Amino acid sequence: MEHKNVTIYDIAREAGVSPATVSRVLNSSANVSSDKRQKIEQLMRKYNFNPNALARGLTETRRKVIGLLAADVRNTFYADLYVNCEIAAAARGYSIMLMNTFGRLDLEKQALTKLMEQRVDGIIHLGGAADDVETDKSFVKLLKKLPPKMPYVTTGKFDGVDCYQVQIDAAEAIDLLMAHLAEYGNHRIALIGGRYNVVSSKAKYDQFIKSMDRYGFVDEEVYLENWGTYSIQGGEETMDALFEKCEQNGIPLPEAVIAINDSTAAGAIRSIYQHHLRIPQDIAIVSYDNIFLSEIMEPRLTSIDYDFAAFGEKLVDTVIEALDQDPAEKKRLVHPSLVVRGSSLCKRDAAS
Amino acid sequence: MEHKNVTIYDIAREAGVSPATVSRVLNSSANVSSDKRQKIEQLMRKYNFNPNALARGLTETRRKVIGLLAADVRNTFYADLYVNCEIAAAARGYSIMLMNTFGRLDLEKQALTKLMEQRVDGIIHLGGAADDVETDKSFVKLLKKLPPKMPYVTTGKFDGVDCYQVQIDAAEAIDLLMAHLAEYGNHRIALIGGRYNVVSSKAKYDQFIKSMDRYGFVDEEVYLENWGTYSIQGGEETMDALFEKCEQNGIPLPEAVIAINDSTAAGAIRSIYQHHLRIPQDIAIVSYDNIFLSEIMEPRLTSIDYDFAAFGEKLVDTVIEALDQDPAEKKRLVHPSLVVRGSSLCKRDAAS
DNA sequence: TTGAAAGCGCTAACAT
DNA sequence: ATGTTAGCGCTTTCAA
Repeated sequence: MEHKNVTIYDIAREAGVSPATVSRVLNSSANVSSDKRQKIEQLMRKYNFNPNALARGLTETRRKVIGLLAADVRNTFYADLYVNCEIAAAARGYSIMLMNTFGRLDLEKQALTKLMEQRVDGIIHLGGAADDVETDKSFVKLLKKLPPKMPYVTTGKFDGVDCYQVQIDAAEAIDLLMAHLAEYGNHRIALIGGRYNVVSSKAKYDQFIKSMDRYGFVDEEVYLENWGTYSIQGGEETMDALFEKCEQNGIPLPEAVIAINDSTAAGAIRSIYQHHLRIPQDIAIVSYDNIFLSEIMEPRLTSIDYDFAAFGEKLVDTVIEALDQDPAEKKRLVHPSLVVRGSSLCKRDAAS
Repeated sequence: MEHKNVTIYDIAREAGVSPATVSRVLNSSANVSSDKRQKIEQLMRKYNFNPNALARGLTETRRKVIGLLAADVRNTFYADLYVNCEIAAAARGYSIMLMNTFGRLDLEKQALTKLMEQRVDGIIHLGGAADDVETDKSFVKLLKKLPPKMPYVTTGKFDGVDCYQVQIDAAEAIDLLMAHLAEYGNHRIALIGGRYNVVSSKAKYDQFIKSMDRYGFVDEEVYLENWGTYSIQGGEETMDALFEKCEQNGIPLPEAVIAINDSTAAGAIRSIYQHHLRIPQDIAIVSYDNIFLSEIMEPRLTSIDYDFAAFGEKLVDTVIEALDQDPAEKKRLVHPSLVVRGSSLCKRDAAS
């Protein structure tokens, strides 16, 4: 025996009113005499009426749902961002529909198509294709087919597509790190980890080189070109390689290392210890992201923090504002801050 | 100027066929002559036709969407489970609609209501109210209102509600740990961390006590009652308290400690080092969950692993089977395995 | 304040 | 193989 959901027609019939009146009560969209209202509300409770969101979405132009494309929420960076987007969305009466893409282009396209079929109001895209320094052509083609009124917001970029951007201020982050390292007397600084074809990593390297120049620090190429990955394992390997390069070229080791993220820093720490050096006395280390790893390592990590709550709010607000009062600003920046911990706290002699 | 989505009517008109025929090629639900099919497919491409999932969901009985209630995906345990549910669901043609509840009962109710409004086919509930040893009455009341045909699956339990359960085999997990510790000659073993009002933790303590009994190990009460939390911080405090209790009661320290999860173990390790003891030589430590923390700690942690892929599959399969071929088994177990690492590798003398 | 009626976009009998 | 038609459950003019 099939279970049938109660509809506004059922309620209307028993209350002796029209379905329209029930709808009005449901949405508080117009005045309804209080006796009818009460009767209707009582019946809704009695029959445990549960409005069909699909039917509503079919008529309403605004679904109050934002689609979110994220590479993989098992990565704490995306998990944090997702959760804070959800919190921000909920506070504004919206829901988030999340799709994991595992950084695979085919799954990203598929997920994007699904979100369109769901008629979400807007889309936030984190990681994956949004990270590519060279935007994939086929993805752009798909993006161009989006309804013009559906705002698309990303933490990366899409060449040739009209979309909104919310990005971490890479220049400000490097400034924070460099000022801190300079204050402690470091002159030989290396940046390690990350892939050159990822927008945010590229931005860090670019800003780093500019900054080294401005401070007049030692700009050995060995310090400036240490691309790698984003994993602990990768961090260890990249740091090992840096040791090797310094030795081979007879260049002194850096006094400080900036890791592209905390995992890379964790790997680098292993490598440094295996080379029988101390942190921060022999080499200071700082990194980006300030995930909980930075609290766990020995010594604890000095790291760039993002204020994910604000980050999530900006992403969601960009979507909603674009919807309500376009045109919103095309690009917004998230301000980073520096959390100083043990891994960088060692004064260098001026003579060094 | 408003953007209108193209519908099957638009396609039908231009192709000179009826909407039904367009629907047929859309769903491959019936034979359509190949010339019409081709014409229709071509027009769909030309106009970038994107079927409205809401309209489809309104008529179809099966939405192919499973709702997932999870406490917080920033917790790697839930993130892992969620992602693996999504992978399993996708492989079976389903999607997951995720809602975070932050372990708050009000949000859980709200999320549950939303999922019902979305007319999801079934619901998986992780953590939160499902973890309560004493199921919350008001939540049960809400659960009872679910359509009888909507399967409800949980990793915990709900007293007085007809639902499916997929749980880790607590007895098997304890067996694995105890056999391992026994093999290395440990006799004095303590269990630490976790809250007594959480189903899975309670199960671990119960099984632990039974097992201690069976092995004839030293069952000082001090070893058996060390409730705490699930955080690193909490692990440190609980372990500190255990040291204190042993000293006050003149009871020897345990040779091995089982932590309720890896975070608790991480905290306990800090505490042990602060008491100037060695791991595993003075105290061995093992734990549950095998999240990446267990790879990072020094020494690396021996930990119970769950095979999240299989776990996710079981959860999803339970929903789908209940839908397709009820009644499915009401309760399924997930088999844990043991990953042995440095934290427990030290033979005790028989004399100890 | 309330009701009648026309959609929203699609599916699924039922005819042909 | 294809078209006609009646919904699915709700919102929203337009009248009254």
